[in-house]
Amino acid sequence: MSMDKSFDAATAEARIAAEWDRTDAFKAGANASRDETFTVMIPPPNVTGSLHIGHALNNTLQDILVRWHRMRGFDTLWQPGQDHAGIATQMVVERQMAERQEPNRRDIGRDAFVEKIWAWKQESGDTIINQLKRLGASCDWSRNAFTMSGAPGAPAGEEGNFHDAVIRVFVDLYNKGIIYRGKRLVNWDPHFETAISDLEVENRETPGQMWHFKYPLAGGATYTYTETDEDGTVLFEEERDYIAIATTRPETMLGDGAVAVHPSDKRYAPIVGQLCEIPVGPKEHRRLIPIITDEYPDPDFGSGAVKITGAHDFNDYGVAVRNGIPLYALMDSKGAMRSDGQSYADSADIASRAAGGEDVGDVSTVNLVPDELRGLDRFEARKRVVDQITTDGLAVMTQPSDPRLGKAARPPEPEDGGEARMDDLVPLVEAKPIMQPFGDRSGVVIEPMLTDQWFVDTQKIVGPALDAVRDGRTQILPEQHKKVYFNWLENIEPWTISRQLWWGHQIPVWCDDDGNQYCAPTEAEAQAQAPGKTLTRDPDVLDTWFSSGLWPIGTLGWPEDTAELRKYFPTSTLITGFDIIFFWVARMMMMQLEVVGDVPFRTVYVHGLVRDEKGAKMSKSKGNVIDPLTLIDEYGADALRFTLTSMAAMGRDPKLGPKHVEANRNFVTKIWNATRFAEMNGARGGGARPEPSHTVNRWIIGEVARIRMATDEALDTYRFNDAATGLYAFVWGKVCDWYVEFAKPLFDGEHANETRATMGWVLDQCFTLLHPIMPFVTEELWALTGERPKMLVHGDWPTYGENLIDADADRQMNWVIGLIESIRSARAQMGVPAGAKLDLIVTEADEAARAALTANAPLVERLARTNTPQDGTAGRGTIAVAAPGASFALPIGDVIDAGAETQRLTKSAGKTEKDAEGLRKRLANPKFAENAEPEVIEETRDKLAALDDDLARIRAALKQLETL
RNA sequence: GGGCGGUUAGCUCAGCGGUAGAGCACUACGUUGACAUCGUAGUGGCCACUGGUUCGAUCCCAGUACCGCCCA
Repeated sequence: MSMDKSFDAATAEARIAAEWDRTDAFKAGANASRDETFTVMIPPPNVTGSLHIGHALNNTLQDILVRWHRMRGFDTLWQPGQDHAGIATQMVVERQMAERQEPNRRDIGRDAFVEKIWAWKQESGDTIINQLKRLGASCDWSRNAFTMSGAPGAPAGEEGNFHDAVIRVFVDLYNKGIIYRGKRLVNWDPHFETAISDLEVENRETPGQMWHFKYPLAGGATYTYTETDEDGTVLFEEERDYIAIATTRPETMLGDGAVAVHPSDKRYAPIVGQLCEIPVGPKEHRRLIPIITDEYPDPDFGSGAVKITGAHDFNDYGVAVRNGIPLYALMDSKGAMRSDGQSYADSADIASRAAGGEDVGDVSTVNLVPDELRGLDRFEARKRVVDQITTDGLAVMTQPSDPRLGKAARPPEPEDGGEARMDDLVPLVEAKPIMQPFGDRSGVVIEPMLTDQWFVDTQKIVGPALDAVRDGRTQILPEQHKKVYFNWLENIEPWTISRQLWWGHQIPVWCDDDGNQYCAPTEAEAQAQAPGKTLTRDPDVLDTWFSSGLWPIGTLGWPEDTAELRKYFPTSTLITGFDIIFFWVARMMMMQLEVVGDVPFRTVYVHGLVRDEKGAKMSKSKGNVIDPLTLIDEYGADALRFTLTSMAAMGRDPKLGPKHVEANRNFVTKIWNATRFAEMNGARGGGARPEPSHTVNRWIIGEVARIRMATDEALDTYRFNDAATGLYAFVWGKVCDWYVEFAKPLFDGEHANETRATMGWVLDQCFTLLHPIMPFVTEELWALTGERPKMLVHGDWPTYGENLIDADADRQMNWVIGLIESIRSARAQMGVPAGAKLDLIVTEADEAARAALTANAPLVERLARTNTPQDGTAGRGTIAVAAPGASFALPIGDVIDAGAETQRLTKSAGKTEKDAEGLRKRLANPKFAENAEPEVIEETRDKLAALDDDLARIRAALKQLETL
């Protein structure tokens, strides 16, 4: 049988994947030969998702651990599944409906819309699953889970009980008082018209503007505004009838409830407690608000005075709550200025009474948006407000050349007289970068909004999650991420879990007409709590992360007491990216500990973020996204997997370019061809480990043992890159570069049979050890090279070790390799034609050297291109080569350039001498002898002796050269 | 502002107490029983800077500079 010249990944991968599937190779417990379990929960990708490079890394690492354990006989489960991704999925389906010009979701109603989403899921929801299969992910696909399975309206095939788990936990936490409903300021997405959690907000710096406005003091009052330096020296002083405010959001001025200054700020001390006027709105109803003190304002920022709009800013909200300032809502769910509620006149009246200290109660119907602004978009309202204030002359003015104005600022033109006059002043609108919150899904500016939402009181359940990591019940790797975890959990905020969406687990709470809440798993049970009352269910759904927070137990069948739950929980290792430590890992810790009282996983391994070659984050807008499927098409899944693995150094972000993948595709080709060579020489796999007599064969078996130990050690400690690079160096650098070359002459002699057996066995070991990282090509080679009782996916992972290392063989082969390298180097440097065969004269050799040479002469002859070694002396026209315990001379003909040889040897001597000198100095230092470990001293002495020996040989050769 | 990283060959990265490694790129040679998706031999590094600990520091500690990321 003859093999193709290279591995055809495209056709083989599909065939092999189908075979794994057909034989149920990935089923939970497949190939188990011991009791220990190994469980991995996949971080569920969004049902709308498609495979990106981050998934490729994440799932490759999981697959490596899973395949490794499965081959070692653990009872292994890799649990796959998907997340229902509330906003994302609703968005996809709504967009599709719009494209098809179908009625929108409000037209068709909630039930019909949810039905449509299910239909979409049935049709398109398994995209990423199929892509993961192409990567080679060995999940138990028969168990594929979904965070919405079993929800009302779920079609056939979706009848899992994840929904039961979610509802059960909600009811339980509600009854314990951990879940509550409340009016609070939340992040509101005006595009999707829903609350989102703070983690779903992306704060980005964007070019912005900061306006400076004057809030006139009530009744025309004035004060002396004084700025002083640290010593109290007056720098600036003027009479003012206003207080200056800086804001990036002028439209929210309409809802101001106060102006705040820092208690230590002397500039404004004279007017604290007075009222000032909001410089916008109908003149006949200008509102007055109090000037208060609070720790929040930063005296060094802007004017030091801050307007307080409690219903539209998180910081202001805090100030307002502390100081009893009313929270006036200005916008509707779409981010437009409100047009509901009371008239402006009535509203302004109520607000004025509140400013005067009167308790006005609930202000939710108070609408302080003037008539002409009602219904306008918030950004349009901003323009109008700015125009109005500027027209009224209440903007702070400045010179046109003021650098704070940014690029637009121009110095006065020469024709204007070179000097700005008072009437040339322009409004002070600072051009500056500001941090703005954007919805991570919608991309629109998030609006803080005062709404009724459901919250998890995370303070109440965070303790055990902190303890579990502190006492090591769950280990987080690399360690630095522990700090991130602690930092977040120690400062945890209530978690907003309600979403104003239709796709998701609807909140199991019903209200009667009086507003009493009834929480129960079903409507019937709620009704039983409220006999005779008419109940209405809360329309909101739960945050998707609330359900994915139950992933470990939910996928195993909880709340039922299933066999899987008992066997596979707590899970072994979670592999995930640092970007979801908060979203997911911390919440799973809290929820599992609260619900079932145990940690969800023993170890969390956090990998980096795959970046492009230059280290930049991949993003669509930058156009530097690398599609893993394209790489798989071009180079094969194994090459991609191997590349990602070799770059997965703990705590570092892999930087990936196609060049790297190409290099590892070449590695696939390399091992393919080494196998092809073995095949051509009748070296087949499938046999027992041979016990050969030849040094070469004994040596390579020892090297196999070393790499097996190193690979296990690396995987045990999650050093994936060490496992990959170690195997690469072994397979390419030891097996292909040396062992295969050594074997060539052996195939002609008395050791041919044992060499065939050894080579077959060595390659089997390579396939086995590489299989977790490169499953496809190894499975293919496994099938091609022997009669196998099982596929390699169920192959037995080896356990041999030190006992296979033959120290003598090791020493001899290292000596031979060194000699060959020295000869090759000398030849190349002296310009000997590569094809020329030289005589090899042994001028000196001790016993060990002679033994090594005698046993391996054919190898040296072949690889160094020499004739059989002969004893003799170095004559004219030879180059000298030194090896430990031996000296050689190679005649290269009459044309030898003595000068060149002298130069070569002198250079070599110089380098050796320099190295030796360093070691000698170290050994001569009495403190070294006193303090260094004995082994280190011994090692240093040996090294020095070897160098001195080399040096002596090189010098002897130089001397010889002179005398000739 | 708070926290966490990084700075090693031209490029991308390993190493992390005994004077440096890989892949890619580059130079020269080469179709020698599998592999040109290859082989052989080379070139290339004051391991950011300044102090300290140590017999010994790229590695540990402190500070400086620059570059990232996360959270306000």
